[in-house]
Amino acid sequence: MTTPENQVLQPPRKKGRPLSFEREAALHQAMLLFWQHGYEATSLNDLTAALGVKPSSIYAVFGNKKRLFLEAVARYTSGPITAESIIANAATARDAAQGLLQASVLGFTGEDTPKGCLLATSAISCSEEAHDVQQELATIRLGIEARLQAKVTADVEAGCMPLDSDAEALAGHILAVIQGLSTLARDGASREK
Amino acid sequence: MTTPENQVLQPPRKKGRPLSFEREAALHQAMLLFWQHGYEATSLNDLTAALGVKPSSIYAVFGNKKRLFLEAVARYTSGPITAESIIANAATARDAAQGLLQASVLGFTGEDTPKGCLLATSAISCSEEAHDVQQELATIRLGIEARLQAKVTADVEAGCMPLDSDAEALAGHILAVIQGLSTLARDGASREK
DNA sequence: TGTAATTCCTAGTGATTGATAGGATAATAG
DNA sequence: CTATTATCCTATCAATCACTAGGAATTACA
Repeated sequence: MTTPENQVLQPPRKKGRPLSFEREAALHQAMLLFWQHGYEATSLNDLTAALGVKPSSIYAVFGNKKRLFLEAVARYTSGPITAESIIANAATARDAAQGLLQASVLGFTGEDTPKGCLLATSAISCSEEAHDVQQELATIRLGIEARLQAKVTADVEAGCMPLDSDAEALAGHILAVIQGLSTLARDGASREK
Repeated sequence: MTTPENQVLQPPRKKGRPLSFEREAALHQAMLLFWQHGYEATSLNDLTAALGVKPSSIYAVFGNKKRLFLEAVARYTSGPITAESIIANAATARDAAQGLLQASVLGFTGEDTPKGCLLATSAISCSEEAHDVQQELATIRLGIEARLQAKVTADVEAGCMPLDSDAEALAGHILAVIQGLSTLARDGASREK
């Protein structure tokens, strides 16, 4: 370490030219773009136009397009209410499922945000080079499904649900419905259901 | 009309050089490609390689990529068993819904065909130039939904279902589940549900 | 003021996209 | 056989893709 030891930790002033844009605000804009158009359909040109940031700066700050997208996904899945918190705070598996569905409907049909689900929107387009991106998205989905599945089995053991409940099938069904809700929202469905 | 009138209608022999490939077979291969990778992710290069047909011939026979895709969709939706036939032949709306779901599961997890649904796979990727393609796919989905919805209302009027059934919500729910099943199948789910 | 560090902007990289131009090839018609 | 018609192949088009090189601009430290 050649840097001086007694350094202020709060604002770690750097030496060179300062960033001309707010990283968080730019990331938020990028998330909205990916949310609306999906991963592959969002070009660097779209990003530079919407963020007001030239390509070279994007690469200096976020690495490349894939990393920017994954950061946007992380921002998307880590809001005030997450799938994990809904499942964790629900009294029963039934409440968890209902909460997930309700939160999905609200999130997919918001007025100030794009329709549908960022994960679902980007999950499908399937060129070979984006295969690893899809696998990361699938991992997120399967993680939520596993959490819900665990909740169901816990309820069954506690006697709150019929013994013959198929936890795997139930959790899969809920996730399938959520996935479908995203497409319906993008088709223009309102908050009817 | 300058052509002679007494012409054989079965093999309408044309004058110039004959087609070097079977149009139907090529269309089938194209459908499989679109089914697997989606509309935008399937490039002309992929098509020429899989079909064994040079680009110029594709354009001469099918017009352009969009028209080829729409023809593939038409082939996909007009098989021996269609959504319309399932709904039409079902005794009740419940049977129709169950039939649709069962046919979807079978169709999405076939061994000899790509996983998931061609319509669902190509429905999401959202670049601006493919917007009209998506709208055509949405129209197909909404058509199936309307047909199922009509079946439900007919059943309600016939007294086969509770009077307070919300036909719109029910039909939408079934379509949402089908849409979600496609994603699950692509994630690798088996025929469990 | 001078130097090092960091970011910004301009311009451009090679690769791939969907789509085409023009001549060679192959069939029928007369 | 010649003329006509239609398809085939080669080579290529302009546009767009994600990405980057090189120098100017702006800051902190000496």
